[in-house]
Amino acid sequence: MALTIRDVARAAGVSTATVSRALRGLDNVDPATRDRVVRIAREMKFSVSPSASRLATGRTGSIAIVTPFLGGWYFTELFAGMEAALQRFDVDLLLHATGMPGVTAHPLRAHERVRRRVDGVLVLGMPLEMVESEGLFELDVPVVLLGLQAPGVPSVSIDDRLAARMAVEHLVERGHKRIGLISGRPLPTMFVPENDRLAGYLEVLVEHGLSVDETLREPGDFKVAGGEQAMERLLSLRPGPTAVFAMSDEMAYGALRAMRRRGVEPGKDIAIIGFDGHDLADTFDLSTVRQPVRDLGKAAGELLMERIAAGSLADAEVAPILLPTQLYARGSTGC
Amino acid sequence: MALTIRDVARAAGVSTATVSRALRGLDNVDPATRDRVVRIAREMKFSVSPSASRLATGRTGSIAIVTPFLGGWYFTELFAGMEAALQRFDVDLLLHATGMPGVTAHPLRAHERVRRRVDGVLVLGMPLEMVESEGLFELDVPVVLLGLQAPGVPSVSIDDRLAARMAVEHLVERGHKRIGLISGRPLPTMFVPENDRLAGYLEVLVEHGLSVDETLREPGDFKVAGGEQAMERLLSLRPGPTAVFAMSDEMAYGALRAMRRRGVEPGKDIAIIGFDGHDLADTFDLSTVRQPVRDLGKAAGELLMERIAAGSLADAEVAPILLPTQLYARGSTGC
DNA sequence: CTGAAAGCGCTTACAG
DNA sequence: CTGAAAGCGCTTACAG
Repeated sequence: MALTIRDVARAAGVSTATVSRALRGLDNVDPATRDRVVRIAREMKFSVSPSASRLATGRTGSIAIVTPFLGGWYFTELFAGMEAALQRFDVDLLLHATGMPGVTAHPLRAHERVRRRVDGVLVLGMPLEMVESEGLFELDVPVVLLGLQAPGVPSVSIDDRLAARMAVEHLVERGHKRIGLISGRPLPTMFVPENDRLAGYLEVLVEHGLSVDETLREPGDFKVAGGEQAMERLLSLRPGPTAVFAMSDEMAYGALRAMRRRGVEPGKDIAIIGFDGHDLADTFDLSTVRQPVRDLGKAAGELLMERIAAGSLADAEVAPILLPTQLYARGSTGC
Repeated sequence: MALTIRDVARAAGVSTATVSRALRGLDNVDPATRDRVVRIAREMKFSVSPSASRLATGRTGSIAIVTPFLGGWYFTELFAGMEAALQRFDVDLLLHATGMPGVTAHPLRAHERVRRRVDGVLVLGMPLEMVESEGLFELDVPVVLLGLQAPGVPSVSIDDRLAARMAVEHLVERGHKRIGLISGRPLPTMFVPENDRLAGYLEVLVEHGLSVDETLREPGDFKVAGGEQAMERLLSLRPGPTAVFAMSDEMAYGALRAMRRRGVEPGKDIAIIGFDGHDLADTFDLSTVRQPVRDLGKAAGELLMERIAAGSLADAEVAPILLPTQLYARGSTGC
């Protein structure tokens, strides 16, 4: 049915070995021959069989993204960045959603799903325990962590502790002393970034001699509705917070809504700052700490391809890559 | 390095043919033999080489999603639905973003990228012209369209014309006579769904004897900021609209914001209805027409697998699959 | 610079 | 129910 390299070889009057070399642009081919073969192949609309070439070389030409959460703004941005990085490598990008342990886990472990199918794995937003339980380290291919660091594993992330500090320090500078927190899951959690953000929050409070009050911390599940409910609980406290740090912009949107409904004016009655640099933050005049999500994706994609190219060499030096975050002060903190 | 089927055959004292059959659960194997082979393979942690098996069978075990837009709520929902549908088929899911023609097109046509790598293609939100220019119909594999219909091509979508009618009829029922429109791109566009929604909008106006006023139509680029600007232009009209239909919820959020800033109360001074059934619509008390995006993804995934299984048979009957939409009346239209 | 030939690891008629 | 053997379509030492 489909043409093979033999058809091209016959048409060009050369061996299949020469066609193979010519088509891949290897340099041990006479330029004239190469050009002719390439031209003929194109005329015949020949294209190589990936399966055959993969079997012959032992490389899959694919990488996988493995992640518990598929959707949302964060994933989308990340993905766009990865696409940009991967474009020039001509690798297939496999997507595998694991689901959350205990919630909607995938029937197969990621290990089973990607084994022998990929040359490397990008692990997104997964706690280390999960990376292990999904068997990702048992794969004999490079793994790059995205969104958190772990000793000895290549990773691309932000410094969550530092980023949280930026947010809370901003609130302290605006004169606040009772600063509430809307987290994702209830703390502490298996997710490192959230714990790190909590650590940053606590550090700043302590450094400024502010009292640490556990009742001022509410989980919001990283959703708008969750943020709204969390803020409602905070608003009903006596005394309540005068400022709130939400661990995501989307939760902050919910919080803004809860405030408005109670007639509490953001940035005036109560200050609120989000986290992410989500598209709508500007629209809602929400202060936030921006993380360069797209760049994270790009850097992770590049790092993974680098590790794949390096093979088993250079396994020693794996300095984590940390990308900078940035404070955006807006109306919601009175700016 | 990695184990082959020969290793398993040797260990089990059978031929590679029997191992191959046993591992795939074919029925022409003695149950006792099968169980033993399977057990031994598991003990050895053997797993089949996809490349070899693909080369031998001629099937790739992969499908591609090809789409101009990667991100956002719509894509995410769709993807979740597709994952659900595809889970039981054990196919690899390749992602290919084409970029928009004339904006950020991909250097390679989708045709080049997925050729010989997939057994089928899911085309998401692409105008037919683009499907053609990307060479997707030249692929010798089944193609399923997601988000629009085309004669003779299997597809899964909503009835955009009808859905738009729901929105506009709701506004008419609430007594509105000057109804504005916030579209995505300037109309008419190469994107069928938008044109269909425009058609539905116009139909309702005409049926109710309302005047059709082109100045009441503004593009908003399917973004919050675009919706905001579009609404600002509409608000400065004299006489302006008393109600507005936005072709996406996200544009409607922007519109809400423009209204609030001008002191125009949604649902009271001016009614507004969105489109999508986005997560936040409820939070913002936005009326909308919900489309079942996740179900669209699921249905499309299933349809594609069905077409692949059918092979070149049954090419005749390709009834488009249409999923229902639903009106949600909320405060933004005075409900 | 080029080709003949072996090999990558499976699957599948075919024969028994 | 089982096996020997050919074949899937490439790539890659090896020899020249």
